[in-house]
Amino acid sequence: MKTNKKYKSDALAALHESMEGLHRSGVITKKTMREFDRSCLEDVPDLTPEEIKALREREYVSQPIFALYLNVSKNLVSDWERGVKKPGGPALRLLNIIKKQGLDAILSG
Amino acid sequence: MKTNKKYKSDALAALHESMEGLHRSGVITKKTMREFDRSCLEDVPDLTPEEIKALREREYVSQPIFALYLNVSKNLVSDWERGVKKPGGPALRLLNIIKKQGLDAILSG
DNA sequence: TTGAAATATCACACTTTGTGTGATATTTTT
DNA sequence: AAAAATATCACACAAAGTGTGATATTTCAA
Repeated sequence: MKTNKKYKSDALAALHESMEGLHRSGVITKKTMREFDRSCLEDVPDLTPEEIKALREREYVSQPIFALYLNVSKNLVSDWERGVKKPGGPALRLLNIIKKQGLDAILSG
Repeated sequence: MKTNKKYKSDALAALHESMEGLHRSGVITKKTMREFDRSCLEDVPDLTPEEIKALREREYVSQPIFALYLNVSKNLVSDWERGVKKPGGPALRLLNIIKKQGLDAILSG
């Protein structure tokens, strides 16, 4: 099913919103809220150069356009795909968002 | 209305998907696709230290948790909010996604 | 109210991501 | 065949981002 594919993340997003509501209503403590987030957000998996290139091609965009989405220079995308440089913290998070939710998740203009 | 608030970005996302479909069917050229993306993605607005802090507090999370979402160190978030350092390309993109779509847009575990 | 735990501010040395320019090669379009 | 878009490659450089560790402040539970 198509809906099942995104079920897990949708459920988590809904849960997080519920937690916020509970916290604002004073039903749960900040600490509980914190620990909930921590358990949800842990690891941001690394991506190999090949995976990055495959990800970009899956979305049918060129390196310059991919760079535009990520707000980095086009040369950096090239470097990632050839293994010359590795995406840092925020870039890795973006790439994983794209991997799981698609490029459209970034379309917010 | 609640739906109107997100209308613009939702419409863009839907449009982008349609464009992809049209391109795969050979109806439109790659060039048209490229120019479409370029026009959608242009500027990623800067955020002042105050805006970053306000954004984080709007989402009811601490600096360490916010850092977890962005996949950066907690000290860096502190530096951003005090104006000691400024978020770079990918981090800025993430912050703007959070600003427009909320922290949940990043929840993908 | 006392004390522990979570947060936030600050310093500092260090790494390397990310930028910018410019050149060349390859591919894609017209 | 020419033109335009892409992709690979080489540098020098700025500054983003890391990690440790210390201190102050706030928050919360006992």
